[in-house]
Amino acid sequence: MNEKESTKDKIIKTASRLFQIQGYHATGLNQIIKESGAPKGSLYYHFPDGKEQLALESLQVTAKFVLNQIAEGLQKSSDPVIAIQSLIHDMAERFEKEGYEGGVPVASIALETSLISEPLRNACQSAYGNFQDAFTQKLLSSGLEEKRAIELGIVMNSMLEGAFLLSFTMGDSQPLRMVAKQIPVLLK
Amino acid sequence: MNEKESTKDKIIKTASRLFQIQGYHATGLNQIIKESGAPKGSLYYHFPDGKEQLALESLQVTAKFVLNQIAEGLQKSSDPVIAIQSLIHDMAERFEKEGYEGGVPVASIALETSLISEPLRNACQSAYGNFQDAFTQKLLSSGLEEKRAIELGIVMNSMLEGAFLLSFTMGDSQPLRMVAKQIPVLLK
DNA sequence: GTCTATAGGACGATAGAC
DNA sequence: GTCTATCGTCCTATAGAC
Repeated sequence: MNEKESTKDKIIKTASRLFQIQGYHATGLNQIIKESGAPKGSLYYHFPDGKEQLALESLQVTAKFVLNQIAEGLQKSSDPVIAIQSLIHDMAERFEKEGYEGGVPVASIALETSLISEPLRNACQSAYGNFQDAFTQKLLSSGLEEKRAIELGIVMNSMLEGAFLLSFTMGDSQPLRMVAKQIPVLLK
Repeated sequence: MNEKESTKDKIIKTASRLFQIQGYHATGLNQIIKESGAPKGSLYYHFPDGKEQLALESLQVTAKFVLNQIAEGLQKSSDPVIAIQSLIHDMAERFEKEGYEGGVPVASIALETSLISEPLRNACQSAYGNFQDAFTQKLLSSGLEEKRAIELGIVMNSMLEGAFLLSFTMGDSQPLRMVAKQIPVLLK
């Protein structure tokens, strides 16, 4: 049906990448326009509310991508310990390959915009809530009691985000690797 | 000896606070000058390398403060489980009281500057390394084997940072509380 | 050491022709 | 839908009087 959305999609794709790597304030609309090859006039046609709206839609695309990655990784084994470990190892591997090119999804936007934009804050909260739910669902399906599954979903999410942040900053996938190693202890 | 550093100290104190709450790019030198009450001319007198140098020294102050908080918290009990739990609970409590006013120490600067400034990246790495070491030392002193103490130091640091980031974004101290709750499982 | 004024550039956003 | 020109604002940084 919508085959002609390529311009808007191109802008969002470029914006998603730049926002994640550079952050919200360091990424200018001019840079997005330049790198996406789209005309500046069309930016405000597709995103009449400007930078905030563009960041919002870009963040939603990023969050959907990450959620999908988590969900797919968790499907690889019925055993939640193995599934979560393999998910984190996959991320560590991708980090080792891509280096800094992925930034830290959601976190960079969350820290910069949570206090200045309600729509963006809500989108970040929703993204993290979805990540957390994916872990909780996996734990529930393996027979864990509900209260404990929710608690551990929160903890898994915290560990993953923290390890990602530290791996990024230290330039070393060790935090991700070490966190993965503790999953059996935590879930046993 | 140095009783006349009050102007420079005032600038650093204000800058530390603003950088942590708003981030690097969203915080202007004009705002720092205005809120600190210091004259703009003196900013470039005390920090000839400009914003980067100011952010560097501010980050070091913040990192020292956080490290001190961690070290003090860990001293409260010889049992590392109790000590780490009480440390995280203290942070959760402070978060519940202060709300967003503390930002997420180090992380906000780390995400925004690690890719654009080597001195700032190094300072962030050093800060995280020190946090991690504090945990590792505590675990070593309680008789844990060295390799495992180092691994768990990395994991503790990741969990704490991740939980802090999530608590900040979600506006809820639950991630910190839940992470604290898992410490006995992880260290037993 | 302090203060003011200002340079010089980037930014987000808009207007209006096409 | 696209494109260009431009406005007003903010930024970092500097120059030079005091």
